[in-house]
Amino acid sequence: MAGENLSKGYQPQEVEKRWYEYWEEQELFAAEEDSSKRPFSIVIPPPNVTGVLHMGHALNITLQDILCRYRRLRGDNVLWVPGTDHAGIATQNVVERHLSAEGIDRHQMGRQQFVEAVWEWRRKYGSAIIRQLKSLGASCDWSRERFTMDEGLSRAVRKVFVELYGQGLIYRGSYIINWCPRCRTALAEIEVEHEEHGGSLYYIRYPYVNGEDGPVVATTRPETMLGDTALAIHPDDERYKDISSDRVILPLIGREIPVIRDEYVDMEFGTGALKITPAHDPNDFVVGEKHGLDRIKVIGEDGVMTEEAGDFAGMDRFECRKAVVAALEKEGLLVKIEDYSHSIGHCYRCSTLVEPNLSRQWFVRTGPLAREAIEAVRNSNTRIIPEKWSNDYFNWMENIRDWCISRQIWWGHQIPAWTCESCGRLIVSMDDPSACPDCGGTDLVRDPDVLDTWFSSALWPFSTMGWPDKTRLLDIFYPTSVLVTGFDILFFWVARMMMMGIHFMEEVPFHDVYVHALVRDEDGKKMSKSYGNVIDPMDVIENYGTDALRFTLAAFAAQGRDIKLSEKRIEGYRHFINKLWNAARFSFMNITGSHPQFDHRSLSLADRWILSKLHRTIQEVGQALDNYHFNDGANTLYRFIWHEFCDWYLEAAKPALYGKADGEAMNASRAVLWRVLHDSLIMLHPFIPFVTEEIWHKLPGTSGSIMTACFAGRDPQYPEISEDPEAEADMELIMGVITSVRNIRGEMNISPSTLLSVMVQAEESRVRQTIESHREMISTLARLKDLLVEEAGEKPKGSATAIVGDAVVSVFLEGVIDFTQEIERLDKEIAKLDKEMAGLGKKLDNPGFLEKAPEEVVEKVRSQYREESEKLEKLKNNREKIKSLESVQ
RNA sequence: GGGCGGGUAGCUCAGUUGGGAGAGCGACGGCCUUACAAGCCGUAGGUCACAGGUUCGAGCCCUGUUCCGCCCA
Repeated sequence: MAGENLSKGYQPQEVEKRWYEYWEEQELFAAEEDSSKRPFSIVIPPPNVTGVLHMGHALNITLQDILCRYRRLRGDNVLWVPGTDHAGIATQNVVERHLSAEGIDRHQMGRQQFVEAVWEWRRKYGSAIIRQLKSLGASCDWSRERFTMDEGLSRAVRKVFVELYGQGLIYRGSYIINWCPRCRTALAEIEVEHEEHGGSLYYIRYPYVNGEDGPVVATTRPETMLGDTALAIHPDDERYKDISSDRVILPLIGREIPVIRDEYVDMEFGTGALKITPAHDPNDFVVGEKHGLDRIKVIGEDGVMTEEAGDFAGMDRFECRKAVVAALEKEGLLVKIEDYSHSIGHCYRCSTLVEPNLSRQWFVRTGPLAREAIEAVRNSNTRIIPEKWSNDYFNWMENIRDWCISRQIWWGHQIPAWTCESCGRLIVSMDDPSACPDCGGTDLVRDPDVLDTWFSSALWPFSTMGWPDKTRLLDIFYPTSVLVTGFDILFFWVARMMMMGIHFMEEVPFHDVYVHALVRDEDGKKMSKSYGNVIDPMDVIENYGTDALRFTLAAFAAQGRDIKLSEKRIEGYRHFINKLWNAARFSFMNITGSHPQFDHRSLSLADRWILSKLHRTIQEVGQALDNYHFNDGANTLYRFIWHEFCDWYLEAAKPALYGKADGEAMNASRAVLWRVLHDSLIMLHPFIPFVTEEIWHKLPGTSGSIMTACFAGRDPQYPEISEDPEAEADMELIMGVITSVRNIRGEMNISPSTLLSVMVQAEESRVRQTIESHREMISTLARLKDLLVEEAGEKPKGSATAIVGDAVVSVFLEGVIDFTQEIERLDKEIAKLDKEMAGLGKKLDNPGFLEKAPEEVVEKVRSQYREESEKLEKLKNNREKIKSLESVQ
């Protein structure tokens, strides 16, 4: 019984959905809680619940899925935990926008109702990204899907907050923080993106109290001067050595402020005099604290000037800047304006200009946590791959600042802190308190702020496994095996998971962190909606199939290099999927239903050769995946399937398969064909799960899902295979002869339909024998009508020749040969050889090389030189012969 | 300003302890050869950014220059 017939081209759309449903039904993604298998675990970087899938996700998910599927084939107990995070600011923004389209303001509806509306929104749209992950083929254990706002994770968040507070690692304080006037919330340091902007540098004179001209300061934000509480100069600055007063008048406000001396001031910048605004600049804040200066807040939380701004109160911050400049000019205190380019902070969620602002917030004291997190990477408890990212990690961790974790929004984990209105006591507790433990007062007011989303995602590796409960899952799967993520959240997320994991679990959250590249467009630009260069993975999947997308991403996922993606590339790899499909189609036409296993004794050269190559491929792919060299794995498979299996083996096996040899040879080839296809499908499955599952089910002799197979070469029920250097060498000789004939055919413009006569002459009898016993293969693949094998001797007349090792291959071209053309062809070959030999000869003439280079290197060069000079001699002889014939003609 | 990464064929990129410059795509030429024209066969194309150095030998190691990208201040 022959295998099932396949359609001529692969149609992914129909196949993919079917198999994904099948996998889910068969519960093939489920981790086992009771198993003796080696555990392998990954937690997904949770995408935002508001998000839609982009190429970054596609790459991230593909790589994780490759690892998980590979590990299952290797027999591991795999847990891949999926889920989403609540993305506080982003989600609140989305829902707010949605509501305002209906004319509703969140303040009108109130906190409780708004939060309910967000939950409603999540119920409605929150599963979109999950569906998209599934269409990528993600083999997550969906029965364990988590959400950072679900009940269990919320409990984990609360416990962590309460414990850190109890340990003095969380505190509340008034500090300068980054404020987004649009989101109306504080942002952590790393939530601010800096961007270079063209702006102006304003030079403003501050008169002395005695009425004399005072120092001139340079600033890029003149509106903040309204909140100045000092003017600073460097103590060594000669220019200000003999100033007439140490007090100046703040222009426009008229406040008297001191001139202070501090080494913080950069004498080189501007005029060397610096205005100090402790409430609106982080550096000034530090200087102000040191000198005991007032903090006057002139910009409010809505970005509008406060009462402290005097005449400018109520103005928008940008309007105010213009007004201040105009007013200064009017008073003659604006000395000059220069163009000045500097970097300005923007909110990472809405791109609004952030305003450094004085504010009372909650912070995590990161110092002690960071120390342990640094240590864990230093002593390789956690490896960061590629290693270069370790430097960034250390750098950031060593200069870490306290982490502002409070956000002035409604969507998120509300901070479990209450203030007693009677005695002012601050209560932080696991359970909502009903009375003040100090005074017994019951008028307790809860802090309205919520926690930074990253605070909850920092707990992800253990909170998703049931912490704070002691669970089987944590026992088996924590620490996780590897975290796969983009470098853009190395600090946001990875660093914080390290700190929290070590602190609360007393073990690192992951053994390996694999940091992958960014997916860019074909010009290397970051994909962005506003730029319009986004490639939507869902479109790609629809047009080319998931497998094509996945294989492309894997093939380009070289460590440490960004991926430049274009549709053309994906199209190229779709061709590969189709090639595999057709190889399978061909195989099924020739494999019998009984699929016998082969016996090593009855194998042909081509059979032995492809099995040897298969063995190498298995080794290489396994090694590549063990070391996160996804591109190597993908490219090795590509080359093996296309250029070894399809281009050579299938073609070479055709005569045997078509029954042109004996029955034993046919059976052997059928068995080898089955085996190579079988093992290849398993190796390819992690990369391209859908098409491999589809073919697997049509391959005779398989049962169930390919996901339950055993990684190639490891299944004891099939004959063992190994490297076969002899077969590889012999096959190379045969392939060389075939290629040389094809070359002559191509160069001489002889149609493939013309069958040729060829003579091979060789000195070594072994070479003659090898060629003799594979005349069928050579004749078929080189399209010959005659093949003569002889001892070395005179080259036949009227022929074109090529040299393959010891063998001289002559193609009879009586009557057809174009002498000029053949001489040109030989000249080209000779020139190539001359060049190569010149290089080798130079080495051999160099006494230093002969003395100092290792013996085997010298010997290699010598034998090479010998071979090439023999070849050159033969070519030259041929050329002379042709030349003499030509002159006779 | 500080740090990191990169510059290899027309394009995108491999190149694993220093030992004969590779692949894919594209280009060109030839093929409807009974799995695949989403294919088959063949060919061309490179001062490995530049300048020095170490070495018998450098795409690879060192120094400097230059250009591009990213991160941090």
